[in-house]
Amino acid sequence: MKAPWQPPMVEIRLVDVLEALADPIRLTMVARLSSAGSEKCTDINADTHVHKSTMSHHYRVLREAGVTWTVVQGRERWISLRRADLDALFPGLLDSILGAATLQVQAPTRRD
Amino acid sequence: MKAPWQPPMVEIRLVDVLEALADPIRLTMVARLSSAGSEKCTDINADTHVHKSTMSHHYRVLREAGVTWTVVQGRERWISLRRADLDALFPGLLDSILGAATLQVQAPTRRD
DNA sequence: CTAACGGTTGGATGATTGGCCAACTATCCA
DNA sequence: TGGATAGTTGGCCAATCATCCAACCGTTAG
Repeated sequence: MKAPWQPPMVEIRLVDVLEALADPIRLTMVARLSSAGSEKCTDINADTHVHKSTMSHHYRVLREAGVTWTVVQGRERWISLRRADLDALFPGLLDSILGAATLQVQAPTRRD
Repeated sequence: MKAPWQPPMVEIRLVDVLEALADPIRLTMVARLSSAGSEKCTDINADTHVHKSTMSHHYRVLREAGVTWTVVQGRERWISLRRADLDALFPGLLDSILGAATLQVQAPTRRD
């Protein structure tokens, strides 16, 4: 099976990473992955009410930004954080974001 | 003069901060502010080719996300980073982002 | 071989964004 | 009082985004 495109470490851009993380759903996904280590799409999707194609879209955004790494195994996709790459490129970034994310309730995020 | 709206510390949301920083122009502004300490709009705008109303838009995004603090002084607006607030809420976040931002050339950010 | 499974893709839609321009507000100076 | 200065606001536009649905594709199980 053709592996989905994911950027080499050198091509990971800070702005893209930030943009990928600047979404409640994706931030939750990343927080989840950080404790789970690696999960397949169904599991990540399990707790949400979101359509699977929407989730697929979010998988892609994270993957193409260089935040996650996807491995195809049979008919499943295993997704994990690119911790080593991200830590090397942006030391402390992931830790501080994850720390803040778990601290801050994932409540309605928009001001009105 | 009526001060522009800026959120109290308690209302600052991680996702909004990330979203505010997930833009090349705004990221550059924040990097600049971090070394300058405090600047008025004209100075921040000085090096850019961007229309002043566009910059005004970016000032607002940063301000309403809680990233910057704006003080009106006469007919000028002095903008600074809300370092203390952000550091207290999201320890290490600003440092790691600024570190990464200055390291990474502000080159074209989009993959094609 | 065929059906079910896991996930992606394409299309449609409504909301949001970033950009510019012109007009406006508020302040200061002469 | 009448500019000039500093920045915001509203209108508009093109581009992007998140979401859903339906159709699809590759893999495994019966």
